[in-house]
Amino acid sequence: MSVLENSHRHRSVMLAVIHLYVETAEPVGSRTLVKHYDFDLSPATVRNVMADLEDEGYLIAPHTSAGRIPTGMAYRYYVDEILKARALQAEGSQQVREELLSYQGSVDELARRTSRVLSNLSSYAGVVLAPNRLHSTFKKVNFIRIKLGVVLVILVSRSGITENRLIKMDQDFSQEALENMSGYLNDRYGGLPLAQMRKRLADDMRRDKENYDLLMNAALELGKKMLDSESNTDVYVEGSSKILDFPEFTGNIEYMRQLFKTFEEKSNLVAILDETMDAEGLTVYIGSEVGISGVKGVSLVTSTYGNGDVTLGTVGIIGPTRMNYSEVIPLVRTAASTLSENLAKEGL
Amino acid sequence: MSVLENSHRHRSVMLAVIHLYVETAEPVGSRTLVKHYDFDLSPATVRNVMADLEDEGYLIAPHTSAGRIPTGMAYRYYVDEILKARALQAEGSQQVREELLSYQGSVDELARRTSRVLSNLSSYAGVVLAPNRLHSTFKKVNFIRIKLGVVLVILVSRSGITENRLIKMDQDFSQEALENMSGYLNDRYGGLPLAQMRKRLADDMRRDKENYDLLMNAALELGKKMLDSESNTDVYVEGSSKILDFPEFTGNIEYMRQLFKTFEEKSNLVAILDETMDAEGLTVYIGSEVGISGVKGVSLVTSTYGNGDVTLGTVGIIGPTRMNYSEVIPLVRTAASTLSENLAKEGL
DNA sequence: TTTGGCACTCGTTATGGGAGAGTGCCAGAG
DNA sequence: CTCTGGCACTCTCCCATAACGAGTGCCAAA
Repeated sequence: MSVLENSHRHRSVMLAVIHLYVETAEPVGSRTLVKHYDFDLSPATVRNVMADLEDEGYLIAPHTSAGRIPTGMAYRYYVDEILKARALQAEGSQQVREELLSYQGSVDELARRTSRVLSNLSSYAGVVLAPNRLHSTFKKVNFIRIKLGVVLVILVSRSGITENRLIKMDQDFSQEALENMSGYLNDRYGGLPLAQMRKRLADDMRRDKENYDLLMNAALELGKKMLDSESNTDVYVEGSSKILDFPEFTGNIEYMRQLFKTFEEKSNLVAILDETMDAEGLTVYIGSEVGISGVKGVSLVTSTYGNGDVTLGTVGIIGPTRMNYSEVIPLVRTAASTLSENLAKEGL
Repeated sequence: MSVLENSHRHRSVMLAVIHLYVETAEPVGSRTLVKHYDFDLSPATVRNVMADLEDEGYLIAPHTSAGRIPTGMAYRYYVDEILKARALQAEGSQQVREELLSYQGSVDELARRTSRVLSNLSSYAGVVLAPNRLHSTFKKVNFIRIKLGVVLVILVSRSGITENRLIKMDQDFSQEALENMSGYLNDRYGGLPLAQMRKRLADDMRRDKENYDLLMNAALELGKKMLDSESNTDVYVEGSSKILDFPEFTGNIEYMRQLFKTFEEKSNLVAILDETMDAEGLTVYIGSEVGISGVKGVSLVTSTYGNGDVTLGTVGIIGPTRMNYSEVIPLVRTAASTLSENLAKEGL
């Protein structure tokens, strides 16, 4: 059990260090601390307290004669406190709501916009994992013959999400035949969640293996191909260039490079955001807890959004470990709930 | 008229300086120059030559006792020479062809892929301005009723490019009515280039102003809305993080920031790429010729692609001014022609 | 238990030579 | 007239050294 449990003084000193360091990005010393916050204590006393905190692993001194900076442990404690309190309300929250509720349009544009709003209000990078289409409801499909053996598939979900793919077929079908096929699929599976549709479709194919009707068989085949396309989990990152503004990175080109590679590559990002999907609600990864190899010194605040029953995706903010959690957390929370609301309205 | 016209010696010294500087990114001195290239000249003579070149504005010395680096004028001369010669063939060209010809799929994915291939083979950033949809041929449109007063419009061109938009209408139409409307538009305008379709549509609306048929009027209205949507010129930038690898930027965080802001913002990028569309073929912007405010020290090599008659878009590479033009230029050229070829094959 | 004092540690900044690279110019050789 | 070797000069870069300042740890006194 840590000294923080018992000593109110230790606790408030540590919080003060965090505050100041978040503001200045520079190690804070005992003298500076008492100057900015009026503990009725002398620097010497504060020094002793800070030494205790260092012993327990909450603070660390870059070198003997510098001040101290918070460790991941300290941020973790701080964030957990915040989350317990739950009384946070950022000024930006109202803006988030307005921006996101007012928007009516395609889901991917909504995701991009959310990402941008989060970035602008936090001045960190905003990130959104778009709704997994497997949870959307199948409305209809259109097949359009492009040329010999190539069919354009347009998949429409109830909320107006669309997905287009060109699919090659061994056999060539006339546009008319294709329309029969799509009609068949629409009648048979309309209104089902895509995930369920996929399962049924597989069942039906097995059952009808030696089917009388060649055309319907092909329709099932085409439907399967359409649903088996790579899961298409899109990540939208906006405001990544804001990272360049933080002093902790200007000295560390290497960190910066790794970070930008990650933003560009996206597969790493998807991996970690997928992970957050399991933990419903708000998650905070601090420093090394963000498990992307090579990326250091950043934190990630995320929250899942969805329609109550299912988790559809994740919104979040990526910034330096020294980020303003008490502002960022409510922003992310508001974004997630507003997004859920907006999607619910659309009937997704 | 410059001294380069007359003196073969001046010319070859300058080219040598460019070569060496492109390799090393460090000012080139007279001694180093004779060591690497065997002119049968002493450093002293080379010094005189270099002094001449400096007088004429081709070289510049960062300070008295450093070597010299090429100016924009020098690169301009060099590039013009290359373009005149036309004998360039990069090793990467074959790879570009293979990568791009083998791909069959949606146009936006093709654009992204092209951008990535260019980036990987050049180790600079690749950029592609996707085909302007106004030049594609209208195949058909689908209207799908999403909810009260909201219609999903799916526009399909002959090559399988699709575009989706949610459009709000004052009036609510049944799915059946919408299908009539789309059938009407498909019959009437199918096979026209979008630009032409747009014009005709405007004409038809004027003529039929007080139309007998409410539904067809609404169809025209909807068609207009669909075509009037913002021109949707998409830019794909890949490999922007490679910029971080170049020494000339690591010292200049400010340049880097501006550059990344530009990559993120994209509107500036669209502006300059649009400009290149006017000049058919290959264009090279060197240093300050890239007219993006705040962005310095970079060059842009672009080429338009199209189907012979019309220019559809632009591909290019962005890198430091000190880029390897003799490799980059043929890469861009090959990418453009291969892209044209691929699109022609698709019948765009 | 708190506080003031003091010695000590270290990073940061200024100072001041070299060392090295490169230049410009001049006078002499070809 | 052109080229070249030589030489003085000018910078930047890189050390080492020293002074400074911020901050610490610890101790003894309040």
